[in-house]
Amino acid sequence: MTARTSAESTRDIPEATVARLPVYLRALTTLSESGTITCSSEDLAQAAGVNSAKLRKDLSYLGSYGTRGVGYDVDYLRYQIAREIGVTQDWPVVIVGIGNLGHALANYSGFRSRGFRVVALLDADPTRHDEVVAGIDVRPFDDLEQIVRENGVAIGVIATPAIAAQDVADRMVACGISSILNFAATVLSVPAGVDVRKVDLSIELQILAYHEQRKAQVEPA
Amino acid sequence: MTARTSAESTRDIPEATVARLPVYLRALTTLSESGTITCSSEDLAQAAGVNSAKLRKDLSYLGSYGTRGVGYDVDYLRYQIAREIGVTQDWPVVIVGIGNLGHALANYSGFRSRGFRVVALLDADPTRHDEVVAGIDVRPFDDLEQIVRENGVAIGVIATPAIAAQDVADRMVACGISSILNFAATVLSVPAGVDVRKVDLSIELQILAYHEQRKAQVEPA
DNA sequence: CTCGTTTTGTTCTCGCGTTCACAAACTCCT
DNA sequence: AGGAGTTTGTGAACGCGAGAACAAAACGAG
Ligand SMILES: NC(=O)c1ccc[n+]([C@@H]2O[C@H](COP(=O)([O-])OP(=O)(O)OC[C@H]3O[C@@H](n4cnc5c(N)ncnc54)[C@H](O)[C@@H]3O)[C@@H](O)[C@H]2O)c1
Ligand SMILES: NC(=O)c1ccc[n+]([C@@H]2O[C@H](COP(=O)([O-])OP(=O)(O)OC[C@H]3O[C@@H](n4cnc5c(N)ncnc54)[C@H](O)[C@@H]3O)[C@@H](O)[C@H]2O)c1
Repeated sequence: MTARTSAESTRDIPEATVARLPVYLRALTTLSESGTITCSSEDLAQAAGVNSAKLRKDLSYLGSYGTRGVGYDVDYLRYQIAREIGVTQDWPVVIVGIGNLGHALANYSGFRSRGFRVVALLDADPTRHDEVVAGIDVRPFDDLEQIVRENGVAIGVIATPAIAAQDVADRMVACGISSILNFAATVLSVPAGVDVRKVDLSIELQILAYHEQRKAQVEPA
Repeated sequence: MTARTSAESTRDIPEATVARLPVYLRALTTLSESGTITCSSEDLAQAAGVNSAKLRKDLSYLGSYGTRGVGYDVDYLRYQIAREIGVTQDWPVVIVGIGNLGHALANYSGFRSRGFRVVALLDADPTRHDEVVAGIDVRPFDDLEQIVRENGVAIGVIATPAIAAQDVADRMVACGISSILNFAATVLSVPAGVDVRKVDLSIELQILAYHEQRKAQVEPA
């Protein structure tokens, strides 16, 4: 994808590791809340559901934050991972499409507690503009540019029907949004430099169905 | 061709390919609805957002369903992929935890159109048991076993708070459910033979934040 | 101070997934 | 029928990630 040609001091962390860091962060938060001061790689690996060798290797990309013979200081490591991911300050986020799913997302408390702040809810349907969801009032989609500008929004969430998703994405990119989380069941095309991640319930279920079908084929023999 | 010898009828498809088959299926459905009869691997790859070589290799694990010099018959290939995934018939599904997210999932029309049928909505909170969501009435969580038995349910969806998720998973497994889609932000531990997939909004956002942070570091130089 | 114990950080190897490149196979036109 | 053009299916090269294994480092006991 985006080739980072610059001879930068910033070490590049493997994508597979980046995807696991949030899991470690969550496990460390749970440990911290239960009063744990230090933990071994074995403990943390179990809490995160991964192999301990893999955990240590992942952490080694960040630096040497453990103590041999002792383990990791839970709060210290938690801060280091949060800093590496970039969630020590809140990221402003807009959600577009306040239907069934958009309502659930707006009401989701995990946003705020994990480094994100919903600054606006947008919908194209004028009949929704009266509504207030989770203390935030739903505004016209055309307010997007102004909101993005005023709040320095870099991350957008799309929860519209699939047919509208590409248009919404185009508008977001035009406003300067460079990271998109897409819940619509469609492939988005965006210019280089814009990251898109998708969440697709149907795909997950179909993967489960595939494996379920295989189990059923072998079992009754 | 590969005659289905009963001993080794099931070729094993790489996990990475399995994860992409639903994307191809969706792209083929879109093509079919737009009246397209045949398509090349290039066309389909573009619609699915992947490399055409990868697409052809993925399809080659299923068999030889294309015609050289011509391409693929859209409806024929669509049926073959659906059959391989196992979504030519509907899978019964139960959803546990009918809060914000559970409501959205119950109202999601993509379930039925993609090979799944919600047979029950379950919640532990008695005040929810009066409710009817998307034509299905919310029932007590303790009805789980009966519902699973009567409907032959193999797939369960967890949309409860994280603290309850492991208990719900244990109960599901005890009833005979062997595939779980987990929306709660926690690591589930299940016996071998049970598949778990997770959908975690916070993780996706944090991955975006990581890359966003890196962009911001390079840009202003 | 030295030795044994614990646990990290890293090296090495292996397997999987991605991509390239091309022969094989099919259609169409003359 | 034969040749030109098109597109599939796959062998081979390559790079990345997973996991095992171990040396290096810290700590405590005596
Ligand atoms: N509901 C779920 O559980 C679920 C699960 C997985 C995926 N999805 C996907 O998420 C998306 C939303 O699902 P939903 O159930 O909330 O649908 P919905 O129809 O309830 O809500 C869609 C909302 O988007 C708004 N909208 C339409 N076009 C718009 C535009 N151009 N700009 C701004 N807003 C616009 C509509 O006014 C509506 O409020 C769909 O693509 C769906 O496939 C939903
Ligand atoms: N809302 C979102 O957009 C969103 C996004 C990502 C993840 N999640 C996660 O999904 C889960 C549900 O989120 P929500 O916003 O719908 O929460 P919610 O509190 O609105 O709903 C949870 C429901 O689960 C029920 N419940 C609790 N314990 C139960 C048990 N033991 N058995 C059966 N039912 C039980 C509750 O009665 C409630 O109705 C949470 O774990 C949350 O972190 C939600």
